[in-house]
Amino acid sequence: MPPTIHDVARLAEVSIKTVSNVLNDYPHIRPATKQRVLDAIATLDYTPNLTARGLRSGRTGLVSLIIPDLRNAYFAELADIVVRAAEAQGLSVLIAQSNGDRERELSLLSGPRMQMVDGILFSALGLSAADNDLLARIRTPMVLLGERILDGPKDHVTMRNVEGTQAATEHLLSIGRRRLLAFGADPEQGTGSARLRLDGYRWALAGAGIAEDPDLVVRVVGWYRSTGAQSMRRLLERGVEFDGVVAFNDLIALGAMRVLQDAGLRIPEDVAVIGFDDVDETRYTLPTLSTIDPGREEIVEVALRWLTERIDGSAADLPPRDHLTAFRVLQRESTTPGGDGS
Amino acid sequence: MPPTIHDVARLAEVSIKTVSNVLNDYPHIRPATKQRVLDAIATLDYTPNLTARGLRSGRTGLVSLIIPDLRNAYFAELADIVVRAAEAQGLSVLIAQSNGDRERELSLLSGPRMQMVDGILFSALGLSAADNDLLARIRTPMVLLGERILDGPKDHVTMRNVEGTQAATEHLLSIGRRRLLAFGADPEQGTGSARLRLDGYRWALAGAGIAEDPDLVVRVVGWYRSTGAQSMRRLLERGVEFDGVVAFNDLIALGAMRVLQDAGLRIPEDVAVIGFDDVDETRYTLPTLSTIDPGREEIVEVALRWLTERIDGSAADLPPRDHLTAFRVLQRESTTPGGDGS
DNA sequence: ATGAAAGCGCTAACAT
DNA sequence: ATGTTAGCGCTTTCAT
Repeated sequence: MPPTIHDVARLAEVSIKTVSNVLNDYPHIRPATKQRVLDAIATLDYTPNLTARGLRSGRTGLVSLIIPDLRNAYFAELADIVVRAAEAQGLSVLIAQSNGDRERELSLLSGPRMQMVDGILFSALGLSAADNDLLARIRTPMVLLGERILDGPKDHVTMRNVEGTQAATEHLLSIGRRRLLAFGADPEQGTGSARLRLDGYRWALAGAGIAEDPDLVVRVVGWYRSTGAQSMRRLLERGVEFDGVVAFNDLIALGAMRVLQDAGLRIPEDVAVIGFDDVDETRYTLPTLSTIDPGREEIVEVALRWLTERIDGSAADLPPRDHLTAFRVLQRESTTPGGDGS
Repeated sequence: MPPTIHDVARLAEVSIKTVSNVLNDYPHIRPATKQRVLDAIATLDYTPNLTARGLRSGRTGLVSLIIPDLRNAYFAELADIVVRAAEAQGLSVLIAQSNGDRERELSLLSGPRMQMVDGILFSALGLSAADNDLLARIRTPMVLLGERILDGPKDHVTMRNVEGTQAATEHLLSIGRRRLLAFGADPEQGTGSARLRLDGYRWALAGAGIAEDPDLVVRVVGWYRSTGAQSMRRLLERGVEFDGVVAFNDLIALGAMRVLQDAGLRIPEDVAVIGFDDVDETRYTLPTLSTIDPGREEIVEVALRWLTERIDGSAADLPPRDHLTAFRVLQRESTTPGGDGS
């Protein structure tokens, strides 16, 4: 049995209240008393029982991060940042994976575990705006990430999908490409990143006075390396001509690049490629991948700040807030014709 | 305020004991009573308070996974598997990042948060066998992962580093390569994966009757894509000749491949490359990377099983156990001369 | 088969 | 400046 506050109190010859005061550094304690308590804590190797503290105070110091899955580098890197930022505030992060499945998201949100955390960072993929009532009913403070749910009943932080993709498209236009693939579109999707990024692509084309060619709007089901490769393979078989790829995320860009190169096409000479996300590995592929840095650090910083504000009540009666992070176009080799060694 | 067990009891007109019995499906309850309780739970939308349950029962249903960081795909994929496997058992996973820093590992292990979890999966990187006493003193059930600590005071699960690297090396020898880089060595390291994998490399050479050339043992500090690229760049500048690379993990293999290709060397024609870890992306690089599948699923399966055995006491008086998983050599394009389209 | 009551370790009124 | 005490929501003897 680990020592409790009572053991410390007995050894230091004070009441448990005093020990508790020392623990929560309550200001008015006589230095000598404090020292005695500290000594007792040290000799007993006492550690406060966070479960008990949580029960009593209603705060566990736990935050839940719900994401589709960690195999996706985007979410792994997001989780990395969340864990770091949370730890800096003395919070620990519980990670739950939804696989993007609506049922699973629902059961996670309503499960007993959510009662145990002070707040939730929820990157929805299965739920949609249709589930807003349900979300509104959840008492645990929550901040939404991503674009599945835009005008939900909770604070929301995400990246500038439209403007980012628009800038990516404009970047390809600026280096003289004209037949640009919207790679990763999902025409059926009325919302979500696929929709928004397609909008950005269209805005850019419209701005340049280029008519949209439906052949160039390419569907990719599930944004993985494998599906990107698959869609690109099919596209090449169909013989569609293009000189630039606006990929809606880095993974499908990478999968597509692989297939393009296999087919003997040079990047960027024959086809320029730009991705979205600025996943770590885009700096080391051959060629390195131009991409959009969506401002992940900023997403986490704002989301966590807002979450703690909701937890401590300092933002209690504010209506749901919305934040879009700043993005940057990162030009790398995949869109730099005549570049160095590639 | 969420409803408590008392609210349920009142509504169902039973005592809290009965509600508790239903919750923990205690067998001897009259069906009618049980139904009334279930109805009350449903109408109140009651969810048990896990913190209270944890305080009372001494079990929180939480498991902590301590890893260096999630940016490393190996650990992200490991975490993914751990989260899945834990959820299947009703456990939730708390993720803590150590950055491989000894001090940080120590403070995590001795911090109050560890009091809150039922068990710890600890992938040590900073601690070493010298810290065994310290580890022995930790009461929370724990399973060690990885090879920093081999004969520690806790159950230990890891991959066959030596045999795996030996097999990787033999694979390169089998396709006729003779001047093989031990890429990722750290001669100063007396233990850890770098050491073990170097041993495997040596065994294979010895088995083939090839003398070791010190020039071919290449140090890589920190196993990241960037450091792999860096080390390879320096090596090429020095003009060392080689026709095969036994990379001690996939990331440095990928970084090195990039540099090799930049330098105009063909893979595998000029240089064959094999990695270690079977990280997801090795299937989509150009060329695809041959590697060693270390049996991650098995690592997690055994580690979690042993951990729960320690938690529930069913392995209470067993001495520390050890498990090495089965590995597989995955031959892909980077070691397949005259292969298909690359 | 169900109820009464103690208590897990802690915080926070309320006292002094 | 420090002590006393109630009680957070639950599980668990011990009764009945």
